[in-house]
Amino acid sequence: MHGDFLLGKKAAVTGKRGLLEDLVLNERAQLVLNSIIENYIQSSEPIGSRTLSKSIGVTLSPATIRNIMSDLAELGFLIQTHTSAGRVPTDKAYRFYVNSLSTPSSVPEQIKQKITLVSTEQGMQVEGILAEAVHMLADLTKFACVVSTPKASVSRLQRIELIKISEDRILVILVTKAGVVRDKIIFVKDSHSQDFLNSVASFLNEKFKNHSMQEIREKIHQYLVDDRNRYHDLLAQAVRLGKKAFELNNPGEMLIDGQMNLLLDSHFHKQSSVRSLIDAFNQKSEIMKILDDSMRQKGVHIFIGIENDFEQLQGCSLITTSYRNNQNVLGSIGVVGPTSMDYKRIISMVEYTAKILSETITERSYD
Amino acid sequence: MHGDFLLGKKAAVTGKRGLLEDLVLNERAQLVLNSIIENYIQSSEPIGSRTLSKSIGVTLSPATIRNIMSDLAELGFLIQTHTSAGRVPTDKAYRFYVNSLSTPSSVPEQIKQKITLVSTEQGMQVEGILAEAVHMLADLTKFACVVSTPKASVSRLQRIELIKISEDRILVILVTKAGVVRDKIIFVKDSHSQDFLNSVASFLNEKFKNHSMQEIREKIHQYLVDDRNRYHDLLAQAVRLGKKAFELNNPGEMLIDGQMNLLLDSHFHKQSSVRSLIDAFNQKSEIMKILDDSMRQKGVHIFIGIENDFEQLQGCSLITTSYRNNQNVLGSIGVVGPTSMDYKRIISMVEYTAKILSETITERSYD
DNA sequence: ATTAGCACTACCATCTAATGAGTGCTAAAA
DNA sequence: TTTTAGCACTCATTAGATGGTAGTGCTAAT
Repeated sequence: MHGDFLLGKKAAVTGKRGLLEDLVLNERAQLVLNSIIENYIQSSEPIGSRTLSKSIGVTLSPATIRNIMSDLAELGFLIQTHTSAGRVPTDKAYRFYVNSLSTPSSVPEQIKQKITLVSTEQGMQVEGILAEAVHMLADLTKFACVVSTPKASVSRLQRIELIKISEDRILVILVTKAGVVRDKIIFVKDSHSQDFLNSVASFLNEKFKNHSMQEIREKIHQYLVDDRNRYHDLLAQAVRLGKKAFELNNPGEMLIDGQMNLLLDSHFHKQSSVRSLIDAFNQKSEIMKILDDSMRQKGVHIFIGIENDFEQLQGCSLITTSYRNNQNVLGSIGVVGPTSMDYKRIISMVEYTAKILSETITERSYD
Repeated sequence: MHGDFLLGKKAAVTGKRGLLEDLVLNERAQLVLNSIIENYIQSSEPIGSRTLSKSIGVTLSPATIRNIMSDLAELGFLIQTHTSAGRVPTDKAYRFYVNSLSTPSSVPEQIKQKITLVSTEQGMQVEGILAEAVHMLADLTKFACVVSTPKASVSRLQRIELIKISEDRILVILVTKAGVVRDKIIFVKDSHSQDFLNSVASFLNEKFKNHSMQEIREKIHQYLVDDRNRYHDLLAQAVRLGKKAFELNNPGEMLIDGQMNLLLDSHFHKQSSVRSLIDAFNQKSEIMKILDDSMRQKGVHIFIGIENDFEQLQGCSLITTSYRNNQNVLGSIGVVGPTSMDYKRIISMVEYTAKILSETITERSYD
């Protein structure tokens, strides 16, 4: 095979071809590939050998470059939109490119100054801070951005309040250590006085403060399976109410901003049907899944085109990372853009925004 | 002037031409105009005399219709995009058309079944219900939809809670009768014990329950200007905290859904720059103003193109109406679409959705 | 191993001509 | 007087045709 010449020693020796991680291109091939990618990211026009020969640092004739490009194409890094067009990087190429980005480029001071959250001054809650962060990121990157709100289940209880609304309805307010306030109405069969609810609340507070919602739910379950007759009436009632109160199946919200940016983006308009993207955003759940996954592991996560499990997202790339407070990872924030996005720039922005967001939320947290 | 022939008796006699409300077209002219409008709403293609001659009920030759169209154009109801193109209704024409819609067409049973809010079953709060309503409306109309959240100032206090977060921060939770829960952090100089905060809260609850936020603010102001020395320490503190707590300048949020629908809409893509629309949505404040205004008066409000004060909205039409609970008008819900929207259909949908929304929220309210 | 040269390909912008839907005007018909 | 038929005209849209351009692959020379 022709392309074999491009393989660097490591690959040539071990013969581990095909496994992208282990694939090593020789220096010049890599230079050409990176050059094509960076050019394409800039112009979003197919890159030809002539153009490249000029813009590239080293002096290489178009013909030489053509040979290299031909081989790169054979290896699946480049494709042509039509016979006599320049070449365009494939998802595989972007993956290679991204993997080769060693030093995460730092955010320019100028941009850094723009990445600040003012909501904190206004006594806003976590939800508001997230909204501001995602808005800012969308504004900066000119792509669509998403952020997942803190999961109730992992965060720890700061306080619970029970407020009587009517004979059969109680308003439950949960405040978590992360500073999230959640509320929900629960229905009860027997009417309770507000005083009674107050004692129940203070019982629950005393018992469960600083425990995670998950733990609390388990403990309550324990109480219930244990012989319930052992508890006197108030306790039994409290546990029963608590069960309902903590059932708060906070579905895990997601905030989206800047969807419109995608529609205006030139890279995008050319290729994939924007239609499917819109569906993806409306469906939320799939994007949520990705954000959730990205909470589990540290660092920046990059999903390029075809790498996305979710079909409608296979025309674009996602860059996500998690944000946290002192104690816990709370959620993820990310950017959705064309596969031909400026990865360096966007990665650093996502990273930096998440950092600022984490700091802001930590300040807010009730620890 | 040629067009005079079209004027009906009323206008001819009173001579009140130009005032749109008083302008009456003769029967045939009106038929033609309505026909053009309805055709255009369907096809979003300029309508020619020949086409119309076929589609219209009455037998009128293209030539006759041409004459009528020519006069309607002279009166400002129609314009041509270019010399040899068919005619397109102006904003003035839509206004005339909308005004002539006497019986609000009822929503088809089939659609009615789709307009239901399920969020109520999940113990969701007002915010969630609104989000669902606006999402549903956007889905149904295929346009962008907006809804304003209840203003804190008009709604009445159900309960206030003060929760100590740290030495200098207190979490304030306000529950209004309408079922809205708002929270905010306030900063204090001196540390207070939670017990103390509890007494303050119960004082405030006792004193101000069922009063509107506006009233409460005024009363607190009164307390403060009255010689404060007359109050013992707890009271003074309570009032001072209360002042901060009720300062909650709930900016009046607005939820948007279905912006993307506009970009996909064929009517839209042709004409105005979508760009300005996006700006309009990002700026929120102007649309908020319109929604606020529409709360003040009953019924459905229709703003057609140029009638909008806000320039960036002059390429489209807004249809809004208010929603309420038992006691108060709470906010507005509306649709933003092209001026060539199907007014009959959309109006009825907005109306019906608002009705369902009002019913749902009334159920939820704490009265 | 690299490069120059050449034939070839396909897109793209421009031009032309033909088509067709539409108008306005005028004169005839109702 | 109102309506209609007929005709000349306008202009957008479409289909071909054309030259230019940016690109390729291949081969032979360096």
